[in-house]
Amino acid sequence: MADTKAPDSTRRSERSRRAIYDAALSLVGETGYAKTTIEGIAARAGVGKQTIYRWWPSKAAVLLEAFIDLGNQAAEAAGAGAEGYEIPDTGDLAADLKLVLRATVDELVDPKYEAPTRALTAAGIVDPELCAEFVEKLLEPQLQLYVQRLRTAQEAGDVRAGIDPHIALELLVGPLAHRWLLRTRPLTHEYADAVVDYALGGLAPR
Amino acid sequence: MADTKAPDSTRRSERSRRAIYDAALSLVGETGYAKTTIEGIAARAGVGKQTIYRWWPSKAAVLLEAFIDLGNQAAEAAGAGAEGYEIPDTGDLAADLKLVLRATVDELVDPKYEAPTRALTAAGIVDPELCAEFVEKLLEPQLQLYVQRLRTAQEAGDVRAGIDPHIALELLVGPLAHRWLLRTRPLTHEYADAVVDYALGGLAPR
Amino acid sequence: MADTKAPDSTRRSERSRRAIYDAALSLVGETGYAKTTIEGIAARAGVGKQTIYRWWPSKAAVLLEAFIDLGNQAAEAAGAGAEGYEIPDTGDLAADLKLVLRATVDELVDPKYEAPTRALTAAGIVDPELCAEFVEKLLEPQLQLYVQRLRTAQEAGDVRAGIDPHIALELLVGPLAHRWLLRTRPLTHEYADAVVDYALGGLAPR
Amino acid sequence: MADTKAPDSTRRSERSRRAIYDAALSLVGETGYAKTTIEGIAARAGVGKQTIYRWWPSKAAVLLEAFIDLGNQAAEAAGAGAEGYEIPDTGDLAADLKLVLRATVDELVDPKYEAPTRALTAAGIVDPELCAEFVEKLLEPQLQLYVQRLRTAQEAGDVRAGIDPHIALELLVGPLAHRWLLRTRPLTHEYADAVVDYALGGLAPR
DNA sequence: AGATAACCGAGACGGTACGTCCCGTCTTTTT
DNA sequence: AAAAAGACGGGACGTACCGTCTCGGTTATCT
Repeated sequence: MADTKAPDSTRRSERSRRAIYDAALSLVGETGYAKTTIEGIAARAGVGKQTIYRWWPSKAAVLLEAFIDLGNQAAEAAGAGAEGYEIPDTGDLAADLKLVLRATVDELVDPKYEAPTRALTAAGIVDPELCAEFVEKLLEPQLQLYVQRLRTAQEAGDVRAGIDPHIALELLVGPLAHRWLLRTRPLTHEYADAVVDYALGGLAPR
Repeated sequence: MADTKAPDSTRRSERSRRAIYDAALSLVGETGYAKTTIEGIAARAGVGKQTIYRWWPSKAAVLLEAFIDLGNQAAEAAGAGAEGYEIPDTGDLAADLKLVLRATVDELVDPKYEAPTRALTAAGIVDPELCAEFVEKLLEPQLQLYVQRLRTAQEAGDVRAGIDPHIALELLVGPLAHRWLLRTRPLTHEYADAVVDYALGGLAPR
Repeated sequence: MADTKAPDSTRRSERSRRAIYDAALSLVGETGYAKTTIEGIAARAGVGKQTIYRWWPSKAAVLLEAFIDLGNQAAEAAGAGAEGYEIPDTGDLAADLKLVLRATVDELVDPKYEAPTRALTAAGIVDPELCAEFVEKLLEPQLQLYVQRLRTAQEAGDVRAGIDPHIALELLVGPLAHRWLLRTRPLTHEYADAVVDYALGGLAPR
Repeated sequence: MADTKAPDSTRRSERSRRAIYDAALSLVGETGYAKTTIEGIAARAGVGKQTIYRWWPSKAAVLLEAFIDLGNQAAEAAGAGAEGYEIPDTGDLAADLKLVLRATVDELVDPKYEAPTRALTAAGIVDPELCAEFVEKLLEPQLQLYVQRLRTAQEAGDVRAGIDPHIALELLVGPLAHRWLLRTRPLTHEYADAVVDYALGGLAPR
């Protein structure tokens, strides 16, 4: 009973939903987020505007769902269908982290993902509600993988016992995000490697 | 020769400029960046729309300048008028960094600065041109302070010789930015302290 | 064979029909014809939209039928149940006509009838098809009463032999309609009397 | 201080106004009043919607003004520039009135005028405010001509002294309007003649 | 001192998109 | 098979701003 009139989701048109996802993603890719309009999405999807307004509260919400859907599809295609995914554990923590961070760099730089990711992040920075959903649905699951790998590393003695994995992970991910978001310097594999080395080894001399 | 008609900046109305800064900042504070319009700024500032379009290319540019001006005013008021500012050097690197990062946390959490900073950051994430100006005018000068302090620390033997200060600084600033932007967890003094300790000492056991 | 799918009228829900009539009339009375929508009628009647579209071609048609029904109900209630109604014949033609025209004035001025009558008339002026039905079902029967009374008057020598009753009647009814529709001047009993006197006696001196 | 924001009419674009008149009239002629939309008028006139909403309160008001303008233009073109126009006075009242009523019939039947006139009349029937303007600007000036001619006739002894010209005129105009609006029977010159004869001579035998 | 620019306030203009309301059709479930 | 319910593609509504443009009215130099 949140809204005065909640639409009946059992009658929802799957066809339209998919068309809207596709239209939203392609338009953001082609013309950028700011120039993407709900009217434009509706037109390209061959859908009435109301069908969008009925199911989503904002342009950002549409894009977020479209993006989540994109991720799920990719996961289904790539993975063996298993939802879960893991950071590899070869015993060499530094190597494992570098592998993952390099992959993250690749994804952030991939033009297919860059525009919508930036758009969503920017929207989330300004809109706490959207941000919460973004973090919960997309970011947190990713970060949990780090938490698990770091815990394993603690048990193996590769990470100090007192370290809080949630903070540790931000030492790895934060710098990458910072560079990518603010474009201060180029985002490369070398940078990813350096971040891992610095974070594990510390800045102070031993 | 860039524009067909470059306005004569010597004739510019200082009065209007200030009024526009004030209007822009107060509107963003009250209603948020997205709902702030150029027409609204002009109306509140008691200024014709053209006066804004004559001197700024976009809403974001207005806000950026207004924000820079805000910073300058604060600096003039607080500082002894000296433009330059420095990270203290007590000899205790960790303590010095914690002091600065705690101050950063305070600023990011201060409601007076939060809304416009978020607005500008979000705009910059999506608009490379604006981002460049934002980084150059506001961010880079701040980051240079870290570079200098870290260089001093290297000379003093408190930081390993091979460390690149530009990467090192991101190990300190990146995590804070990450938390603040994405609101993953609370941004506190304790967190700032932990980041400094982890970054200096490293995650791996010694 | 008119429509591709003619609904089976024997199965029609009497309950719904009445509810639609009531809803239509009350909505037109409350908010005016233009702001009355089929969706609104359906909602107030507690009826599916399709139930209206199944049985009526347009909003105007619904209202026309509702109005006819209203008239029938009134007739049944007032009259002895006889559908037929007559202009009285006391032998004094002028008096008889004044009686009827005064009653017409009263009806046109009655707020209960005014709004829907205006709405229907306006719709008919612009839509010939609806107009034809309006005239056939509502107006013509009324006008026939004048034709009959005027014929009787001709036989009695109260109206010249050569006069066409259909034109004569318009000399009586036309002026009233003109005033009512265009609100040029107040519509009163005195006016009705004057119209009868002028029409019977002529404008020219004798 | 009727409206909160009255636009500055001295800055109004004459060009746009004319284009809107033309577009409105042509669209009503082509597709009918109901299917004519403000958006359509704006598009055909090459004008922003707001330019229409700024100066007119409704579609009907636009059309009314366009129609008045049309009349003025026709008057300027036909007449010697004199705004005033008169019912001829040949001494034969019946002949003079027949001439005018026949011309009225011709105009009402002319497809160029029929659609917009019907549309405006229908709108006025339902909207008292618009009706008042319609009557004041278009109808009343016409009716005044009858008043004047009838007064002259009274002085000449062709009309009884006690007759109220305002009612007399409705005996002439009302029947025509009734037939035209409700399409009860064909509207012809013969009908116009009959109305004049009946009205002047009266229905009762002499 | 008068001419002549330019900026300035104001806001009308041609547009685009907004978010809402209804249209008339279609589909699902219930009676 | 009709009816209640309501999602759907579509289209117009009336509003809010966009960025451009013209209009007097101040300034503020440059003859």
